[in-house]
Amino acid sequence: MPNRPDQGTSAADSEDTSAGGGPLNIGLLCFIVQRSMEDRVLADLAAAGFDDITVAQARVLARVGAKGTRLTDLAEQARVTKQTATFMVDQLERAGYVSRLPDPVDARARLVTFADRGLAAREVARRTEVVVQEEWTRHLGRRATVRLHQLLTQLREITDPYQ
Amino acid sequence: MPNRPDQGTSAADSEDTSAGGGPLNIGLLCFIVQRSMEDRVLADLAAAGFDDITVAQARVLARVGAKGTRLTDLAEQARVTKQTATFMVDQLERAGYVSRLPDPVDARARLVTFADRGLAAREVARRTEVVVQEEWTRHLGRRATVRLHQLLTQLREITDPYQ
DNA sequence: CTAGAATGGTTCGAAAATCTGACTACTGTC
DNA sequence: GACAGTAGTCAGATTTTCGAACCATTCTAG
Repeated sequence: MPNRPDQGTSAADSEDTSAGGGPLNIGLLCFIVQRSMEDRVLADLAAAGFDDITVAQARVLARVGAKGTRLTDLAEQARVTKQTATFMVDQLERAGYVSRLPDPVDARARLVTFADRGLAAREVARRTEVVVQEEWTRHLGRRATVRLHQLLTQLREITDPYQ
Repeated sequence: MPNRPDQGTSAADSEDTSAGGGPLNIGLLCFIVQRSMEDRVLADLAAAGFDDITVAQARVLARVGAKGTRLTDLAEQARVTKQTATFMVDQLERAGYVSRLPDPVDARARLVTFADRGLAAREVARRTEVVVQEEWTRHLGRRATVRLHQLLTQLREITDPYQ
Protein backbone atom coordinates (compact mmCIF):
# COMPACT_ATOMS: atom_id res chain seq x y z
CA MET A 1 0.00 0.00 0.00
CA PRO A 2 2.55 2.52 -1.15
CA ASN A 3 0.30 5.50 -1.76
CA ARG A 4 -3.14 6.80 -0.87
CA PRO A 5 -3.65 9.85 1.36
CA ASP A 6 -1.99 8.38 4.37
CA GLN A 7 -4.24 7.10 7.10
CA GLY A 8 -2.09 8.07 10.03
CA THR A 9 0.11 5.15 10.89
CA SER A 10 2.70 7.29 12.58
CA ALA A 11 2.83 8.07 16.23
CA ALA A 12 1.56 11.50 17.14
CA ASP A 13 4.61 13.48 18.08
CA SER A 14 3.27 16.34 20.10
CA GLU A 15 4.12 19.51 18.22
CA ASP A 16 3.18 22.95 19.47
CA THR A 17 1.62 26.16 18.15
CA SER A 18 0.13 26.43 14.67
CA ALA A 19 -0.82 22.89 14.08
CA GLY A 20 0.12 20.30 16.58
CA GLY A 21 -0.66 19.51 20.14
CA GLY A 22 -2.48 22.67 21.06
CA PRO A 23 -6.20 23.11 20.78
CA LEU A 24 -7.22 23.44 17.15
CA ASN A 25 -9.55 26.12 15.97
CA ILE A 26 -13.12 25.19 15.21
CA GLY A 27 -12.58 25.43 11.48
CA LEU A 28 -9.79 22.91 11.55
CA LEU A 29 -11.74 20.60 13.83
CA CYS A 30 -14.63 20.73 11.42
CA PHE A 31 -12.31 19.79 8.60
CA ILE A 32 -11.28 16.65 10.42
CA VAL A 33 -14.83 15.63 11.22
CA GLN A 34 -16.17 16.42 7.79
CA ARG A 35 -13.38 14.61 6.08
CA SER A 36 -13.92 11.56 8.22
CA MET A 37 -17.57 11.28 7.26
CA GLU A 38 -16.73 11.83 3.64
CA ASP A 39 -14.13 9.10 3.64
CA ARG A 40 -16.45 6.64 5.30
CA VAL A 41 -19.25 7.26 2.86
CA LEU A 42 -16.96 7.08 -0.11
CA ALA A 43 -15.39 3.87 1.11
CA ASP A 44 -18.76 2.22 1.60
CA LEU A 45 -19.92 3.39 -1.78
CA ALA A 46 -16.86 1.87 -3.39
CA ALA A 47 -17.35 -1.34 -1.45
CA ALA A 48 -20.96 -1.49 -2.62
CA GLY A 49 -19.89 -1.38 -6.23
CA PHE A 50 -20.06 2.36 -6.79
CA ASP A 51 -16.37 2.50 -7.37
CA ASP A 52 -16.52 4.93 -10.19
CA ILE A 53 -17.47 8.20 -8.49
CA THR A 54 -14.86 10.49 -7.08
CA VAL A 55 -14.89 12.74 -4.07
CA ALA A 56 -15.58 15.78 -6.19
CA GLN A 57 -18.48 14.07 -7.90
CA ALA A 58 -19.85 12.84 -4.60
CA ARG A 59 -19.78 16.33 -3.16
CA VAL A 60 -22.08 17.48 -5.91
CA LEU A 61 -24.23 14.37 -5.94
CA ALA A 62 -24.80 14.65 -2.21
CA ARG A 63 -26.57 17.92 -2.76
CA VAL A 64 -29.11 16.77 -5.27
CA GLY A 65 -32.55 16.98 -3.71
CA ALA A 66 -35.38 14.50 -4.13
CA LYS A 67 -37.31 16.81 -6.44
CA GLY A 68 -34.26 17.75 -8.39
CA THR A 69 -31.90 20.64 -7.92
CA ARG A 70 -30.70 23.33 -10.25
CA LEU A 71 -27.14 23.34 -11.30
CA THR A 72 -26.57 26.77 -9.86
CA ASP A 73 -27.81 25.61 -6.49
CA LEU A 74 -25.59 22.57 -6.61
CA ALA A 75 -22.65 24.80 -7.39
CA GLU A 76 -23.38 27.18 -4.55
CA GLN A 77 -23.87 24.49 -1.98
CA ALA A 78 -20.81 22.52 -3.02
CA ARG A 79 -18.90 25.79 -3.15
CA VAL A 80 -17.64 25.47 -6.68
CA THR A 81 -18.24 27.46 -9.84
CA LYS A 82 -21.06 26.69 -12.21
CA GLN A 83 -18.52 25.44 -14.69
CA THR A 84 -17.18 22.91 -12.26
CA ALA A 85 -20.66 21.82 -11.35
CA THR A 86 -21.50 21.42 -15.02
CA PHE A 87 -18.47 19.25 -15.46
CA MET A 88 -19.33 17.09 -12.46
CA VAL A 89 -22.93 16.69 -13.52
CA ASP A 90 -21.75 15.72 -16.99
CA GLN A 91 -19.79 12.89 -15.48
CA LEU A 92 -22.50 11.86 -13.07
CA GLU A 93 -24.97 11.81 -15.91
CA ARG A 94 -22.73 9.75 -18.16
CA ALA A 95 -22.23 7.29 -15.31
CA GLY A 96 -25.96 6.98 -14.77
CA TYR A 97 -26.24 8.68 -11.40
CA VAL A 98 -28.33 11.65 -12.40
CA SER A 99 -30.45 13.00 -15.21
CA ARG A 100 -31.08 16.51 -16.37
CA LEU A 101 -34.75 17.32 -16.75
CA PRO A 102 -36.22 20.57 -17.95
CA ASP A 103 -37.43 22.74 -15.13
CA PRO A 104 -41.19 23.10 -15.60
CA VAL A 105 -41.25 26.60 -14.17
CA ASP A 106 -38.21 28.09 -15.90
CA ALA A 107 -37.19 27.19 -19.39
CA ARG A 108 -33.65 28.37 -18.82
CA ALA A 109 -33.10 25.96 -16.01
CA ARG A 110 -32.75 22.22 -15.87
CA LEU A 111 -33.27 20.13 -12.81
CA VAL A 112 -30.59 17.66 -11.89
CA THR A 113 -32.39 14.61 -10.55
CA PHE A 114 -31.39 11.19 -9.33
CA ALA A 115 -31.34 8.41 -11.88
CA ASP A 116 -31.63 4.77 -10.79
CA ARG A 117 -27.97 4.32 -10.07
CA GLY A 118 -27.97 7.56 -8.16
CA LEU A 119 -30.87 6.45 -5.99
CA ALA A 120 -29.09 3.22 -5.18
CA ALA A 121 -25.95 5.08 -4.28
CA ARG A 122 -27.88 7.53 -2.16
CA GLU A 123 -29.33 4.63 -0.24
CA VAL A 124 -25.88 3.29 0.56
CA ALA A 125 -24.62 6.73 1.49
CA ARG A 126 -27.53 7.33 3.81
CA ARG A 127 -27.03 4.06 5.54
CA THR A 128 -23.40 4.87 6.13
CA GLU A 129 -24.27 8.29 7.43
CA VAL A 130 -26.59 6.71 9.93
CA VAL A 131 -23.99 4.19 11.01
CA VAL A 132 -21.33 6.83 11.43
CA GLN A 133 -23.62 9.16 13.31
CA GLU A 134 -24.45 6.28 15.62
CA GLU A 135 -20.78 5.69 16.26
CA TRP A 136 -20.35 9.32 17.06
CA THR A 137 -23.36 9.26 19.32
CA ARG A 138 -21.91 6.28 21.13
CA HIS A 139 -18.73 8.22 21.67
CA LEU A 140 -20.25 11.54 22.69
CA GLY A 141 -23.48 10.44 24.24
CA ARG A 142 -26.97 11.09 22.97
CA ARG A 143 -27.53 14.48 24.50
CA ALA A 144 -24.11 15.81 23.59
CA THR A 145 -24.59 14.75 19.99
CA VAL A 146 -27.91 16.50 19.79
CA ARG A 147 -26.29 19.56 21.28
CA LEU A 148 -23.43 19.42 18.79
CA HIS A 149 -25.85 19.18 15.94
CA GLN A 150 -27.82 22.07 17.27
CA LEU A 151 -24.77 24.24 17.73
CA LEU A 152 -23.49 23.54 14.25
CA THR A 153 -26.89 24.30 12.80
CA GLN A 154 -26.95 27.55 14.67
CA LEU A 155 -23.49 28.36 13.47
CA ARG A 156 -24.60 27.65 9.96
CA GLU A 157 -26.89 30.64 10.19
CA ILE A 158 -23.92 32.94 9.89
CA THR A 159 -21.47 30.76 7.97
CA ASP A 160 -23.62 29.54 5.12
CA PRO A 161 -23.81 32.22 2.48
CA TYR A 162 -26.39 30.09 0.79
CA GLN A 163 -29.48 29.99 3.03
CA MET B 1 -18.26 39.51 -11.27
CA PRO B 2 -19.21 36.72 -13.63
CA ASN B 3 -17.57 33.78 -11.91
CA ARG B 4 -16.14 32.78 -8.55
CA PRO B 5 -17.70 29.99 -6.44
CA ASP B 6 -21.01 31.68 -5.99
CA GLN B 7 -21.65 33.33 -2.66
CA GLY B 8 -25.33 32.56 -2.39
CA THR B 9 -27.27 35.41 -3.85
CA SER B 10 -30.32 33.30 -4.48
CA ALA B 11 -33.21 32.87 -2.12
CA ALA B 12 -33.19 29.60 -0.25
CA ASP B 13 -35.98 27.63 -1.78
CA SER B 14 -36.85 25.05 0.80
CA GLU B 15 -36.05 21.70 -0.73
CA ASP B 16 -36.61 18.45 1.09
CA THR B 17 -34.72 15.21 1.82
CA SER B 18 -31.09 14.67 0.75
CA ALA B 19 -29.86 18.19 0.76
CA GLY B 20 -32.25 21.01 1.31
CA GLY B 21 -34.46 22.22 4.05
CA GLY B 22 -34.19 19.27 6.40
CA PRO B 23 -31.60 19.01 9.12
CA LEU B 24 -28.20 18.37 7.64
CA ASN B 25 -25.94 15.69 8.95
CA ILE B 26 -23.02 16.71 11.10
CA GLY B 27 -20.52 16.04 8.35
CA LEU B 28 -22.22 18.43 5.99
CA LEU B 29 -22.61 21.05 8.69
CA CYS B 30 -18.93 20.81 9.40
CA PHE B 31 -18.20 21.33 5.74
CA ILE B 32 -20.09 24.60 5.77
CA VAL B 33 -18.39 25.87 8.88
CA GLN B 34 -14.94 24.77 7.83
CA ARG B 35 -15.32 26.27 4.43
CA SER B 36 -16.46 29.54 5.88
CA MET B 37 -13.39 29.90 8.04
CA GLU B 38 -11.16 28.93 5.17
CA ASP B 39 -12.68 31.51 2.88
CA ARG B 40 -12.35 34.24 5.45
CA VAL B 41 -8.73 33.50 6.15
CA LEU B 42 -7.89 33.27 2.49
CA ALA B 43 -9.67 36.51 1.71
CA ASP B 44 -7.82 38.36 4.45
CA LEU B 45 -4.53 36.90 3.33
CA ALA B 46 -5.18 38.09 -0.20
CA ALA B 47 -6.19 41.51 1.08
CA ALA B 48 -2.98 41.70 3.09
CA GLY B 49 -0.90 41.15 -0.02
CA PHE B 50 -0.54 37.39 0.17
CA ASP B 51 -2.48 37.01 -3.01
CA ASP B 52 -0.34 34.34 -4.46
CA ILE B 53 -1.19 31.29 -2.32
CA THR B 54 -4.05 29.03 -3.18
CA VAL B 55 -6.46 27.12 -1.00
CA ALA B 56 -4.53 23.93 -1.47
CA GLN B 57 -1.29 25.59 -0.54
CA ALA B 58 -2.88 27.22 2.47
CA ARG B 59 -4.18 23.89 3.69
CA VAL B 60 -0.67 22.58 3.80
CA LEU B 61 0.87 25.76 5.12
CA ALA B 62 -1.63 25.88 7.95
CA ARG B 63 -0.24 22.64 9.27
CA VAL B 64 3.36 23.65 9.52
CA GLY B 65 4.35 23.73 13.17
CA ALA B 66 6.60 26.28 14.81
CA LYS B 67 9.49 23.86 15.08
CA GLY B 68 8.99 22.59 11.59
CA THR B 69 7.01 19.65 10.36
CA ARG B 70 7.89 16.69 8.22
CA LEU B 71 6.42 16.43 4.82
CA THR B 72 4.79 13.15 5.64
CA ASP B 73 3.06 14.68 8.62
CA LEU B 74 1.86 17.59 6.55
CA ALA B 75 0.47 15.17 4.01
CA GLU B 76 -1.36 13.12 6.60
CA GLN B 77 -2.88 16.09 8.33
CA ALA B 78 -3.95 17.80 5.15
CA ARG B 79 -5.21 14.43 3.93
CA VAL B 80 -3.29 14.32 0.70
CA THR B 81 -0.59 12.06 -0.66
CA LYS B 82 3.06 12.73 -0.02
CA GLN B 83 3.44 13.60 -3.67
CA THR B 84 0.81 16.27 -3.47
CA ALA B 85 2.36 17.64 -0.32
CA THR B 86 5.74 17.72 -2.05
CA PHE B 87 4.21 19.67 -4.88
CA MET B 88 2.60 22.15 -2.50
CA VAL B 89 5.74 22.61 -0.46
CA ASP B 90 7.68 23.17 -3.66
CA GLN B 91 5.41 26.05 -4.50
CA LEU B 92 5.35 27.43 -1.00
CA GLU B 93 9.10 27.31 -0.90
CA ARG B 94 9.49 29.03 -4.24
CA ALA B 95 7.10 31.73 -3.06
CA GLY B 96 9.11 32.26 0.11
CA TYR B 97 6.62 30.94 2.62
CA VAL B 98 8.59 27.99 3.88
CA SER B 99 12.05 26.46 3.87
CA ARG B 100 13.16 22.89 3.94
CA LEU B 101 15.76 22.22 6.60
CA PRO B 102 17.47 18.95 7.28
CA ASP B 103 16.00 17.11 10.22
CA PRO B 104 18.77 16.88 12.82
CA VAL B 105 17.57 13.55 14.13
CA ASP B 106 16.87 11.77 10.85
CA ALA B 107 18.91 12.29 7.74
CA ARG B 108 16.15 10.97 5.53
CA ALA B 109 13.75 13.63 6.64
CA ARG B 110 13.57 17.35 6.11
CA LEU B 111 11.66 19.75 8.25
CA VAL B 112 9.36 22.17 6.54
CA THR B 113 9.62 25.41 8.47
CA PHE B 114 8.21 28.89 8.14
CA ALA B 115 10.27 31.40 6.20
CA ASP B 116 9.81 35.13 6.75
CA ARG B 117 6.93 35.49 4.35
CA GLY B 118 5.30 32.46 5.89
CA LEU B 119 5.54 33.92 9.37
CA ALA B 120 3.96 37.14 8.19
CA ALA B 121 1.15 35.24 6.54
CA ARG B 122 0.64 33.11 9.61
CA GLU B 123 0.23 36.25 11.66
CA VAL B 124 -2.50 37.52 9.37
CA ALA B 125 -4.21 34.16 9.35
CA ARG B 126 -4.16 33.92 13.10
CA ARG B 127 -5.63 37.34 13.49
CA THR B 128 -8.45 36.44 11.15
CA GLU B 129 -9.07 33.22 12.99
CA VAL B 130 -9.43 35.15 16.19
CA VAL B 131 -11.79 37.66 14.61
CA VAL B 132 -13.94 34.96 13.10
CA GLN B 133 -14.07 32.96 16.30
CA GLU B 134 -15.16 36.10 18.09
CA GLU B 135 -17.96 36.59 15.60
CA TRP B 136 -19.03 33.04 16.16
CA THR B 137 -18.86 33.49 19.88
CA ARG B 138 -21.03 36.57 19.63
CA HIS B 139 -23.57 34.54 17.71
CA LEU B 140 -23.55 31.42 19.85
CA GLY B 141 -22.62 32.82 23.21
CA ARG B 142 -19.45 32.21 25.16
CA ARG B 143 -20.45 29.04 26.91
CA ALA B 144 -21.98 27.47 23.83
CA THR B 145 -18.86 28.17 21.82
CA VAL B 146 -16.68 26.58 24.43
CA ARG B 147 -19.01 23.61 24.44
CA LEU B 148 -18.90 23.35 20.66
CA HIS B 149 -15.16 23.40 20.70
CA GLN B 150 -15.07 20.79 23.37
CA LEU B 151 -17.47 18.50 21.53
CA LEU B 152 -15.58 18.77 18.29
CA THR B 153 -12.34 18.05 20.07
CA GLN B 154 -13.89 15.00 21.63
CA LEU B 155 -15.22 13.90 18.29
CA ARG B 156 -11.78 14.29 16.86
CA GLU B 157 -10.64 11.46 19.08
CA ILE B 158 -12.40 9.01 16.84
CA THR B 159 -12.40 10.84 13.52
CA ASP B 160 -8.79 11.85 13.24
CA PRO B 161 -6.75 8.92 12.00
CA TYR B 162 -3.69 10.98 12.69
CA GLN B 163 -3.48 11.47 16.45
C1' DC C 1 -45.09 45.55 -25.08
C1' DT C 2 -40.34 45.94 -25.64
C1' DA C 3 -35.40 47.08 -24.68
C1' DG C 4 -31.98 46.16 -21.49
C1' DA C 5 -30.47 43.88 -17.31
C1' DA C 6 -30.25 39.72 -14.89
C1' DT C 7 -30.29 34.66 -14.49
C1' DG C 8 -29.45 29.62 -15.75
C1' DG C 9 -26.52 26.99 -18.21
C1' DT C 10 -23.00 25.57 -21.59
C1' DT C 11 -18.54 25.45 -24.28
C1' DC C 12 -13.65 26.32 -24.69
C1' DG C 13 -9.16 26.54 -23.07
C1' DA C 14 -5.84 26.73 -19.58
C1' DA C 15 -4.13 26.21 -14.94
C1' DA C 16 -4.00 23.85 -10.64
C1' DA C 17 -4.36 19.83 -7.79
C1' DT C 18 -4.17 15.17 -7.20
C1' DC C 19 -3.04 10.52 -7.89
C1' DT C 20 -0.07 5.97 -9.29
C1' DG C 21 4.13 4.10 -10.04
C1' DA C 22 8.88 3.83 -9.71
C1' DC C 23 13.01 5.20 -7.47
C1' DT C 24 16.92 6.95 -4.10
C1' DA C 25 18.62 7.59 0.50
C1' DC C 26 18.66 6.62 5.10
C1' DT C 27 17.15 3.89 9.60
C1' DG C 28 16.57 0.24 12.47
C1' DT C 29 16.56 -4.64 13.40
C1' DC C 30 18.31 -9.15 13.95
C1' DG D 1 25.69 -6.17 7.09
C1' DA D 2 21.52 -7.81 4.64
C1' DC D 3 16.71 -6.50 4.64
C1' DA D 4 12.44 -4.51 5.70
C1' DG D 5 10.54 -0.20 6.44
C1' DT D 6 10.36 4.98 6.30
C1' DA D 7 11.25 9.86 4.21
C1' DG D 8 11.11 12.09 0.30
C1' DT D 9 11.41 12.95 -4.70
C1' DC D 10 10.74 12.51 -9.85
C1' DA D 11 7.95 11.54 -13.85
C1' DG D 12 3.62 11.07 -16.13
C1' DA D 13 -1.27 11.07 -16.39
C1' DT D 14 -5.74 12.25 -14.86
C1' DT D 15 -8.95 14.99 -12.49
C1' DT D 16 -10.61 19.13 -10.76
C1' DT D 17 -11.19 23.82 -11.04
C1' DC D 18 -11.42 28.22 -12.84
C1' DG D 19 -11.89 32.51 -16.17
C1' DA D 20 -13.84 34.22 -20.31
C1' DA D 21 -17.12 34.24 -23.68
C1' DC D 22 -21.51 32.98 -25.07
C1' DC D 23 -26.75 31.61 -25.87
C1' DA D 24 -31.44 31.31 -24.24
C1' DT D 25 -34.84 32.68 -21.22
C1' DT D 26 -36.81 35.59 -17.70
C1' DC D 27 -37.55 39.82 -15.29
C1' DT D 28 -38.15 44.78 -15.00
C1' DA D 29 -38.77 49.55 -16.13
C1' DG D 30 -40.60 52.50 -18.93
